[in-house]
Amino acid sequence: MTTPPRRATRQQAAVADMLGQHETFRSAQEWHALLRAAGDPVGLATVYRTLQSLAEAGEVDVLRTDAGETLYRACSAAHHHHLLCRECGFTVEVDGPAVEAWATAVASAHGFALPRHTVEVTGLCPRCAPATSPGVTTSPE
Amino acid sequence: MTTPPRRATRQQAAVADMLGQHETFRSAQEWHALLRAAGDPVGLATVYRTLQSLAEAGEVDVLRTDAGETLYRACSAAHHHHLLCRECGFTVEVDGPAVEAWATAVASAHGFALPRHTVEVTGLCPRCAPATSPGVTTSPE
DNA sequence: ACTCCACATGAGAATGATTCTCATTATTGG
DNA sequence: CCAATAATGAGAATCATTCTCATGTGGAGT
Ligand SMILES: [Zn+2]
Ligand SMILES: [Zn+2]
Ligand SMILES: [Zn+2]
Ligand SMILES: [Zn+2]
Repeated sequence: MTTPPRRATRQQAAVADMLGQHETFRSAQEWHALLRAAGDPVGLATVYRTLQSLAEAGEVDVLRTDAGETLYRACSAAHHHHLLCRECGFTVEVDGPAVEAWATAVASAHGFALPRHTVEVTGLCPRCAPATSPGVTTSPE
Repeated sequence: MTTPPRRATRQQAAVADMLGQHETFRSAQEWHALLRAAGDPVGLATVYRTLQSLAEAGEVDVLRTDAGETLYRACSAAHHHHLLCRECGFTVEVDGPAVEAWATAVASAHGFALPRHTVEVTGLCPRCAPATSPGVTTSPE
């Protein structure tokens, strides 16, 4: 139970700041590139380490793309799920009381203990969605 | 469109057979090991290739562990979700009409197009769950 | 303000799952 | 059976992430 001490460093602040300025999910490498571009460079290993501790502290949410990349985003502390744009990473936090109840019910109905769940919804956000003009697909999947 | 021709091979049959004999999610490497152990060896690259085509054909379901491994399992064709044991990989297929509706509603409420969703529930199956004796935690998290 | 030193950093090596390469083998139509 | 060509598999290559360890630094104590 000994929460290891943590020191305040310029690098950790830079990562936290950058996270706070975007509402999109980004990979560690992308955050690293953003920091470098912003003239506030942080070593890649440190970006990974910082994102991980923030994740453990519940200050960022983590998800994995189909391609296997891990994405991070500053999120509110309360339990919630995401509606994520597959094109640009723009994300909206959503809650789903019905889903929570369903997950718990399903688990206990089958005798599973310590249930946990993953729920993500993806799509194309209004900015990235193809124009509603019929037949004209701007960006085929 | 031109569906590329596909030849029947001993290796592909072996993989399909092995998949049919288990109701658990396993990684490509684990399926490979099982095949080798069963005296029906298949090259690792071929196991990967076969699992991928089966996945594209909708005959196996795919999911990624927190550790980043990709797991495969023979599944029914209809859309469904999983209740998965974190300990042994035992899996039950479940459906959730309420969840389907919720996902669609959430997406359109925010103007997201082409919605898609991921829903997985994990826990400890009856065989792997610690005895119900109060206070005695056999396997702390 | 100065020292000390445990923790933090970062460049580069290591890891490990997955994919790619390409020489060899095997399926299938004729 | 033969030829055409898809499939296989051993090993190399890829690539995100993690590890190593020499060096830097926050901050408590003085
Ligand atoms: Zn978008
Ligand atoms: Zn939830
Ligand atoms: Zn189990
Ligand atoms: Zn569904």
